[in-house]
Amino acid sequence: MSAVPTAAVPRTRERILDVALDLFAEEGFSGTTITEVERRVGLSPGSGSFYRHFPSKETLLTAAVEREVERVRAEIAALRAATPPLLDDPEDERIAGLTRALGYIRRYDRLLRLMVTEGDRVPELRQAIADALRGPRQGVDWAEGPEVGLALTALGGYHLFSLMQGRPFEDIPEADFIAAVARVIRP
Amino acid sequence: MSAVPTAAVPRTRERILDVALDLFAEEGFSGTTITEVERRVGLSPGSGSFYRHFPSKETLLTAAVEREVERVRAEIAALRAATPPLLDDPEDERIAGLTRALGYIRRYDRLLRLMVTEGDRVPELRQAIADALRGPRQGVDWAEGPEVGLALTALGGYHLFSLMQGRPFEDIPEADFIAAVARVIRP
DNA sequence: GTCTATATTCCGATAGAC
DNA sequence: GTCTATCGGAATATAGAC
Repeated sequence: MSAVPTAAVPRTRERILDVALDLFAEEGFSGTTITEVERRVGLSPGSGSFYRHFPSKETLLTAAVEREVERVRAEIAALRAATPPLLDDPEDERIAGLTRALGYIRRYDRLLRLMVTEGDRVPELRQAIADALRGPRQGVDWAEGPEVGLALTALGGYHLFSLMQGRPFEDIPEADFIAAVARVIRP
Repeated sequence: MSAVPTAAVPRTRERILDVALDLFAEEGFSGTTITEVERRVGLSPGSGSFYRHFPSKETLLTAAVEREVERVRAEIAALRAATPPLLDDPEDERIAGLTRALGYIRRYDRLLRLMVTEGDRVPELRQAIADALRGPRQGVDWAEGPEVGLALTALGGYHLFSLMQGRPFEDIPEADFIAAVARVIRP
C-alpha cells in the first residue's frame, strides 16, 4: 500500500460530478454542455480536459446519478437513525413525521427532476432511481392502508406543484399544508 | 371577403404546432431540433422551410404553449358544462368528481412537463400556464377548507410519480387510489 | 492532468430559385 | 410555400505538447 495522499482539495472528478448533477437537473441533458461543466469546475472552457476524467457525456450522466442516488440513500438512512423520540401527542407526532418526509422529498429534488426529463431516454436510470426511492423504506404497503400512500402523494404533489410555479402551491405555507394533511389523514 | 377555402388538409402551421408541443414536452427545448420538426411535419429535413411559418425556435415554443393553454381551457370548460347530474350517493359523487379531476390533470400533462423543464428559463411561460390552471376553477380556496387542495395535490402526486416511474404509482390502480382519496378526504 | 489546437458533426437561420 | 444550398456558430470529442 502507498501512503494515503488524502487530497485536501476536492478531486477534479468529484467536482465534475457536483456541477454536472446541478446542470443536468436544471438544464436537462441536451441543455448541458461539456464546455459549461469545464468552466464551472475551473478547467479551460472548450478544452477537452473533461475527457481525461470521463469517456463521454452519457457516462457523466450515469455516474452523476449513481453517486447522487447513493448519497441520498445514505443521508436519509442517517437521518432516520437519528430520528428524535416519539412525541406525546399523536397529532404532533404525525406532523413531525410529515415534516421529515417532505424534507426527504426535497432532498430527492434533483433526481426527481431528472426522472421527469430523462426518464424516457434512459430507462435504466429511471429504474435505478425508482429502486432507490423504494429502498430506504419498507415500501408504501398500500395493502395495509392508504394513509402512507396518500400522505406521500399529497406531499409530493405539493412539492412538485410548488416547483412548477416557482412558489409555494397556492401560496399555502408548508406548516399549514402539513397540518392539514395530519388532520385529514389518520391511521 | 374572399370565399372560404377551408383547407381539408390541416395547415402546415398548425401541424408544426402539433408536433412541436409533443417534441418540446418529450425532449425539452434544447433537445428539440427544427430539423426533426420539419421531418415530422413532412417538410424537407434540414431545409429552413420551417422559417416560412415562424421567425425562430423560441417563438415556436411560445406559440405552441399559448395554443395548448387555450385548447385545454376550452376543452375542460366544455367538459364541465357537460358534467353529468349529481349522483345520489355522496361518496359516489366524490369519486366521480375525483375521476374527472384526474382526467383534467392528465390533459394538462404536456404543459406540466414544460413547466418543470422550461419554467426557470421562461418565467413568462410559467406564469401564463399557472394563470390558465387557476382560471377555469374559482381557485383552490384553501381558506374555505383543505379538502380541495389536498385532493388536488394527492391526485397530482399520483399522476407525477406515475409519470416518473413509467407505471402507476406503486402499481396502485387508478380506481383504488381515487376510492381511497374519496374515503379519507370528506368535506 | 491541463493546456492549445483542431477535426467533425450538428444546429439555427438565411438566400434565392421555382 | 417548399425546395436546394449554404453561412456561422457551437458542441462533442481527439491529438499531442508540456
